[in-house]
Formats: sequence, structure tokens, C-alpha cells
Amino acid sequence: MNLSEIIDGLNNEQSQSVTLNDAQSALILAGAGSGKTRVLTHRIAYLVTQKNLHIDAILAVTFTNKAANEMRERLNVLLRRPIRSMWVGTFHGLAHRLLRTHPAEANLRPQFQILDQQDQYRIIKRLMKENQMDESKFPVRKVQWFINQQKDEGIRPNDIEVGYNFFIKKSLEIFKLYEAHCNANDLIDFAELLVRSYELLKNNPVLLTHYQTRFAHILVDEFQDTNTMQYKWIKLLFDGNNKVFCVGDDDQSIYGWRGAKIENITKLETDFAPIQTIRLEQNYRSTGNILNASNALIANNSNRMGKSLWTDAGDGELIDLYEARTETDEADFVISTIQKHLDNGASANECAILYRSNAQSRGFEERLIKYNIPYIIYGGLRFFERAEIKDALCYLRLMETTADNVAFERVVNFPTRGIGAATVEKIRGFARENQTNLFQAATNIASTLPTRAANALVAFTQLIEQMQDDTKHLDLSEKVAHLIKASGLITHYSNDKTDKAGSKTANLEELIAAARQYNHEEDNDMSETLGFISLASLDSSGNTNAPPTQNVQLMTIHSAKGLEFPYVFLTGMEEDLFPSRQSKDEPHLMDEERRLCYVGMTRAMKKLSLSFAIKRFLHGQSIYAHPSRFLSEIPSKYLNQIKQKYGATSKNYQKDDSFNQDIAPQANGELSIGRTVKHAKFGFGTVLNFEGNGDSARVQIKFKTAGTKWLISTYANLEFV
DNA sequence: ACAATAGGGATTTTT
DNA sequence: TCCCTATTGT
Repeated sequence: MNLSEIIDGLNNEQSQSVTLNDAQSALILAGAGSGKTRVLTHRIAYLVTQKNLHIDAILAVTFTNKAANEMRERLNVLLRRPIRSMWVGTFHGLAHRLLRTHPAEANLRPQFQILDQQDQYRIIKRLMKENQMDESKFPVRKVQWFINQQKDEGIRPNDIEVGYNFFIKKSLEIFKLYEAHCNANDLIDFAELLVRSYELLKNNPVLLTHYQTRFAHILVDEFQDTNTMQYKWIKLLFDGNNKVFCVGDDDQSIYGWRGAKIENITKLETDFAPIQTIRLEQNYRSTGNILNASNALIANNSNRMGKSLWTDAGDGELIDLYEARTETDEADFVISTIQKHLDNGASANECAILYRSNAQSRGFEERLIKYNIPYIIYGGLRFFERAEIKDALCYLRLMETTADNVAFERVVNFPTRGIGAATVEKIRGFARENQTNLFQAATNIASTLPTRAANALVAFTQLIEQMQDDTKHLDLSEKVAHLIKASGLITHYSNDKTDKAGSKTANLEELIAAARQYNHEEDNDMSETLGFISLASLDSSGNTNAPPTQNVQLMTIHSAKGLEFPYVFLTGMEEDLFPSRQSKDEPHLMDEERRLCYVGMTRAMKKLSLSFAIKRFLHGQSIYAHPSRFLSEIPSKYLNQIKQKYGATSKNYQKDDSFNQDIAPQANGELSIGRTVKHAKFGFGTVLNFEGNGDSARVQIKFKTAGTKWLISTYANLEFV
């Protein structure tokens, strides 16, 4: 492979990045749609083919499995050689690989298991219950959040100063118990993968030197999304002799709430000095209008590293901005516009409906069903997170290692077999006292129990042993197929009346297929089964390169990051919804909302449509909303504002028309939310909300002294102050 | 063991 | 309003 093959079709900056001296570290500030994945993979190809770098000397890190798989595929094509041994993967996947390779040095038994969010939640919940913590005062989610937050920062319980904060004090107690529990049961949660592998290297200078020397080049994707531990992890592997190549875009940092530190990208310049910064500003995705509008929006953020995207693709169409009366009206606009695109020959999967929060999908879904347009909603439970799949996997885990307590707890009485809470509690007690696992405890304790429970328990342990025996010589997928039947799961789910579509049994069938497709890489000590189980935890998507289907795509803006669509509808552009209410008081949160908006807008290739509703039904009540501030940050010359009622598609025109023009803020300028009014009896107050029309029009007012009231406006005789 | 019911909470979720 | 969880009743 020669150089021209690698840099063919790259622009100046891209090719400069790719062919940078191999003794040089680099930060590539890659704007949306500027071809960053291409630069990253071509850089690797350049190092391997032009600088004769061995593929084992490369460490390439991404955030998602999807990105990692994509990179592998592209490298396979580019390098025309197997790259199996190359360390390309997610932070978590690579950390996991380190721990599996050196379990003893990391103080782990080789059979350690990965805890996913759900498993973690269950454990924390049980620990809280056992310690009489009131869940209504201390929500499990919050405690789980607290623990993960600490771990993402590399903070261990002993590092935390107990202050006056009661929540922190109690959470810390649980944190300690949780850590002890995980250590006793060989459990590693997501954050622990990083912390533990970090400590592994930190405490083993020989190992550290080995990997520092081995990885001559460390390449990191989406650097703006790294959290503290991930940053420290990369920094530890960097000894100054090796080089980093980090790609990121500070304008697309949208995971700050999850611990991502946007500052990491600026810290690079000092911590990894000397490092050369290159900006990729030519956009190959969107039209000029979309790009200029996005640039104008993001310019409102402070502390940017600075970057301005351009395109030579031409202005394209203006951005539609639709003012809807209600969320139903908004859905009508979006769906009928999509219908027009379809009529003009577009395919459904070229259209994406994006929103800030999942709850907004419902209205669109209803319309899509009504107009018979195929769609797919992203979000919700992924394949390996589904209850029936987790059930089956827990049987698999128990068969692999009967000492797996998490798996034991989940399936000991599922499908129900007469082993109640009391029995399980006795098993736990015995296991605690005798320092053994639950399965062993169950075998030992059975004879001491009342006959009924004893029989049930013996039946269960024998079932597991029998399944182990029966599947000894079967391959992975046959094993899964066997366990689904033998455990009674398939019978249980086919009798499930709540699952009319039979999707649960279908999913179980799908699991057999997934096991068949799993290709095990024997680059570590894991058995095939253990490898499959780990994969299920680390990549819960269950995607086996699912072919793109002809569906309109509905998803949150967060999940749209990294994707692109010809037609994008960015919906619910209202204050308190987007930007979210929870972000309005904190400038740095507001900046993140704006970046999110920027991400959403820059997903669009040909046509972007923005929309907001004047009145939205949310959390069981109608709310009058103001257009998002982001809309006013987009210069109107890029916008095509549409205000009139869209089309005649709405059959519920009358019903929707509860918005009374007579009392609309636009109509008379008198009554509007936030307006101060005076009432003869209740005195001064502020208008919170209003609805209805004619004689039934009502106004909600928060009075200074009389509290909040709904008043019929025709009787209220309000005086505007 | 399961269905009916009540209560509380309701961004975003790469791993 | 809707959805998830916990509790209660059969």
C-alpha cells in the first residue's frame, strides 16, 4: 500500500493530520461531519504501512462498541490483513482485557464477573434494605449515582471526608458495604473496570513499563467525552516516549452530566506536551444554511476552543421553523412533511425525528401509526438488558460458575418453584456465616429446611447440575437452546399473558442466534461461555450488524450523536424542555444544552426542520411554553418561519383549538405568563398559566398572599398592572 | 403467586 | 398522564 492510497481524497488538514511525523503527538479538533473517523483510521494505516509500525504497538480507544467495530472494519479493509490482535476497543472493553490478562496482579479471581447497571442497582438496593435505609428518603438511584460518580473520579470510600451532609454520610456507608460485597463476590462494575485496571498498572511498574513500551501510539476518539479516570488511564500509559493522537470536538461534549470532563481536551495541551493541534473545519455533511445557523448558535457558548465549520456544498434550503399550537399539531407538521419527502422519493430511514427527552416520542409514534409510516424508536431496553435475556444469561452464568451469586439470586426462584423470600434469606445467612457462595449454601442447608422448601431447593440445585451435565459436550448456542427449555423459561414466557406479541419468546430464540454468531477470540484465558457473557455485559446492544431498514428514526439528540440523516426534525424547541428546566440556572449546564442543540442541528444533511409548540401536554397537564432561546440565537436569515396551521391532516382541528386567540399573548399583549395582575379580592399576583376559550377560559394566578388559584377569566375582572 | 391498587416521580444513559 | 415500584388482598 502506498502513501497516495492513504491520503487520496483527503483535504489538506486531514492529510496533514494523517501524515504527521510519527514522533509527534496530536490533538485533532474535528468539527461535526469533518471526517474524523476517516482521519483516525487513515492515521493508523499510515503508521502501519508507511512507518512500519507493528499493529501490536497501537492502542486505539473509542467510547462505544459501535465505533470500535466500525474502526476495526475499516482497518481490515484499509490494511488488507487480519488485525485480530490489535488493541482496538472501548475504554471499558480494553480495561476488561487488561484485567482478564492479569487477574492475579489485579487482585482478582479469574472468574470475576462484570456487573451492569441493573445488577448494580439490585445489589445496592438490597444493601440499603438490609441496613434499614429508607428508600423514600434515599432513592436507590441517587445512591447508585453517588457511588458511580465517586468511582468515575477514582475516589475510593476511604478517600471521602465525612462532612455534615447526611445523604453523603449514609451513601458512604452503603458505598463501603457495596465495595466489600463486590470484593467478596468477584464483581466488577463498569467504573471499577477502569479504576481497577488503572491501579493494576500503577501498582505494577514492570507491567506498566511493558505496556508503555508496547503501545508506541495511543489513539483516542471523542476525547471531549473522557471522564477523569479515562483521562488518567491514558495519561498513565503515556510515558513521553510514545505518542498520542486524540480526536475530539469540544462543541460536541454532551455527557458532562455523566462525568465527562470537557476540560480534558484543553489539559491535553499541557499534560501531553509537545502536542500539535490541528483543526478540521471543512464539513462534508450539511448545507451552508444548516452549518451557518449551527455556527451562529454555538458562538453563544463561552470557553470554546474555537472552530468554525464551512462547506463548499452551497447554501441549500432554508431551515424550516414551525410554530405549532400543541404537541399534536407539531406531530402533524412533522409527519406530513415526512410524507411529502416520501412522496418525492425519499426513503423513510433518511428521516429522523429528534427530541430532548424520550417522553416526547409518543405523539410522533401515534401519528406515524395513523399514517402507516414505518418507524423505529431508539432508546429503552437494549437486547441484553431485557428481563428474559438476563434470566437466560443468569442460568448460563450459574452453569458456568455455580459460585455466581448475582445469577443465583436472580433465577433461584424464577420461574417460580416454591423457593420464597424466607428460604433465600436463610441461604444468604448460611453463606455469610460459612464464607461460602449461595449455591453451596443451598446444597448444605436443604436438609435443615421444612420438606417443601427443601425439596424445591434440592430440585433447583440438581436442575443446574443436570443442565451442566447435559450440555458438557454441546457448543455455546446449543447450550443456550438447552437451558432455555430445561430451566422452564420458555414455558414460562409462552404462558405470559402480558406478552401478546410473543416478543419475549422471540427474544429468547434470538439469544440462541446471538450465541451462534458470537465468535470467540482466544486471546485470553476466558472460556467461550465466559467471553459471551462478558460481551453481553459490555455491549448490551446485541447488534449483529442489523441491516438498516426502511424506518423513520426516532431518538433523543444524545443518541443521534455521531449519526447523520438527510432530513432532520429537531422538535420540542421550547424553554424548560430544550433547554431543559433543570439546566437553566447553571451556565455550564446551559452551555451543554446548547452544545446538544448544536449536535442535533449538525446531524442534518439536506434539510433541517425545527419546531416548537405553544401549548404542550406534559406530566398530565397543559403547559404554555415559550420558544427556546436557541431559536432566537439563530439568525432569521437562515430560517423559513411557518406559523399557519399545517395542512389539513389534523382531524381534531376543533378539539386541538382550545388555544384561544382572544386571550393569547400575541393577540392582545395583555395576558401572558409572568404578567402581574390585580384581583379585587386576592390582590396582586402573577399569571402562571391560562387555557380554554370564551366563557370557560381560565387563568392560573399565583397570588402574593392568597396562594395559587385557577379563576374563570370572565368573572375574575383582572386588572393588568 | 399473582393481580389489583396506590403512591411517587418524571432529562439525557456511549460502558 | 404515564410508568415503575411497593404493597395489599385473594
